[in-house]
Amino acid sequence: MVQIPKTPRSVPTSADVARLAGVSRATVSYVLNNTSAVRISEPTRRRVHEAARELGYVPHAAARSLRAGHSRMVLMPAPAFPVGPLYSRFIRELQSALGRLDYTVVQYGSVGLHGDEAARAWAELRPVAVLVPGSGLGPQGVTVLKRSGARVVVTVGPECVEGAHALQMDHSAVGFAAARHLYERGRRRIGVVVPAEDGLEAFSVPRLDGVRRALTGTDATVTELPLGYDEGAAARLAADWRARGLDAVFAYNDEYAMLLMSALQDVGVAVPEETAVVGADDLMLGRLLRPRLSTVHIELPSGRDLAELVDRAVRDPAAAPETRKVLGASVVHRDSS
Amino acid sequence: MVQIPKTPRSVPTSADVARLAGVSRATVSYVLNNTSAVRISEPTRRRVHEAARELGYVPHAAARSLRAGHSRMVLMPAPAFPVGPLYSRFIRELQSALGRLDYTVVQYGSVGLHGDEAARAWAELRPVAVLVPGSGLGPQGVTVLKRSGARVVVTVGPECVEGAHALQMDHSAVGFAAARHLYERGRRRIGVVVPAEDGLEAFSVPRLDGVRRALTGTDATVTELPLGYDEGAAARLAADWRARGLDAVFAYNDEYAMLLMSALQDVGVAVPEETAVVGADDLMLGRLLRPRLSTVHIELPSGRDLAELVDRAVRDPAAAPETRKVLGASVVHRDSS
DNA sequence: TTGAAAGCGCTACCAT
DNA sequence: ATGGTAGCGCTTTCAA
Repeated sequence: MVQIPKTPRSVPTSADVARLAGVSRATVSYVLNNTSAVRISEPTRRRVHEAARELGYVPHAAARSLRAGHSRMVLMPAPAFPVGPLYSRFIRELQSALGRLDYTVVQYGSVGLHGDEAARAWAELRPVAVLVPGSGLGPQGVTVLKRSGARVVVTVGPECVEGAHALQMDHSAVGFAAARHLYERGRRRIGVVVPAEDGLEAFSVPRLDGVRRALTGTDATVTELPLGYDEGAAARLAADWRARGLDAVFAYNDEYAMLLMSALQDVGVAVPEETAVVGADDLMLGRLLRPRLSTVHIELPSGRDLAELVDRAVRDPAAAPETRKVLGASVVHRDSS
Repeated sequence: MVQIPKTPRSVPTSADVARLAGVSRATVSYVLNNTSAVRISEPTRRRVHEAARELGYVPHAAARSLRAGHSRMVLMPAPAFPVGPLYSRFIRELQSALGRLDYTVVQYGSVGLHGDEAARAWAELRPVAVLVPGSGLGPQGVTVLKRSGARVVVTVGPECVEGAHALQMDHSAVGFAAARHLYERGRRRIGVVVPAEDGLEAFSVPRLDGVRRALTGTDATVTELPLGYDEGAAARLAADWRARGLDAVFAYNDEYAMLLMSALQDVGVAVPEETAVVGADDLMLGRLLRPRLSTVHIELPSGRDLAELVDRAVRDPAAAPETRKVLGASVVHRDSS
């Protein structure tokens, strides 16, 4: 039996429910929130529930948290760059784990906002916790958030920020692992693809640095190779490949690696004989190309872990911000290196 | 010069700003909101701004919208399934366009919530508009949202729902285009991959239906092929491929297509001679495999368009919900078909 | 067991 | 040009 609404003039409030049930607003609140400190008679409870259902009453979250003085909203800025399957799985896990802990997880679309301006916008929502992926939040931003009542600020990315917890994903470990692998296999002139696309610097720069760090003090050279994510750019890069004399390339991730490897093969560069190729992220598709793509498998922390960190920190905001290094990077050796 | 906060006991309110500036809360409100109806003297304005800056004052969005009786929040449930680059670009575009129209876009992590339960949770936030991707919102849900003040509900996906605007992405067009293409190229025994993964039915079922629709009344047959997204499953499917006697397969999307095509090649099935393969989404990576993957290029509406639809509907909620069919599907013929 | 009322932070009237 | 103040919807004392 479908309820036909009788053209509701306006949004029903708890006062409307109270009126319809013939009780006070206080009683409505008690019943609807199962307040344990107060006993309400069974008939009254039923009348209240009935009235609420009939009116289609839905409590007003803003009013509630205004009154309570705090919310259970966990805010994450929505990443401005395209995210891979790894990261999006992490987000979903996190949302689900926080949801089970009774937090409301919200991704805020911070489009054109930058730095402190963005932090201010987030602060207006008075979230109890803010999880910031990538870089772009400064100490000022943390201060703004904390001052507006955020009990926890966690950065999830390459950097640490004063005053905030950090789930530090040190992407230099990815480059490091790739470079070590290539060096051990006898490669000495190593190219590193750096995506030309905006918004990826937070990852590409550390990955490049990791390569440099791994090869410092050795006889190997590192060459930076900017590359846009399209076939034309890859073809251009491949065209004068031999002139560069590189015997290996770490290609930022599997997608760029596949793009470049394919372009290299098109111009007759033998992979891995002439040039070894290593990607990162261990995508399913990397196994399908021939030669099968060597890659750096990345282990992200579980969303559950971060959810627990957040919950603990919310309950004890006095505790010192902890920095946890979380990012396993291990080479999966296949045929392209 | 960095501001050192003097251990703020609690979150500063407009009353604190007023006190510090030596004016009333009303004046603070006027100044900070540039209220044009009221003239405030320049010295006063400066004092207020100064005080706000010094305290690190950030307005309380919930209080503001409680008072205003409405918000400019546009809420989208965060999709529960992994989204591809196409869709995530659409979301980013949309967020940015709505941001320019001065809406606050928020993705709500509706984890374990289903149907009307989810709609209730969204309604608690009193968004001015709700954009629901995928399926899963019923007419009841629309009613709940509208009753709690949502002026616009738009479904973005395969289905239409009574009372809601619809950006109808009819995925059957994708299957239809693929099937027509295969039929025209002389294929008659056509397999259709249906992902085994949960949450994709909203797309996979219409795509399959589209194939069926395209081939109704012809001499072609359609065979449903469940497939999990991993190499083992693909290998098992490929193992007894010849026994099925299929001469073509539409593989849901490029990723499944690449997976299957690769497995087919591993067992010696010639593509496209023996079996043609068509994917969908026109991913960059599909061009890299050999043979190059034929695919269905999908044209999503621009985020700007949807943003404008939303804005128009918010301003005139009386207007009848419009259903707009938006999903261009055109075959890109490469070498695998 | 239930009701009256204060007050969370903010803005928009109406005074002055 | 500025201030006083009511009230948005809700919860939670305190009283009855």
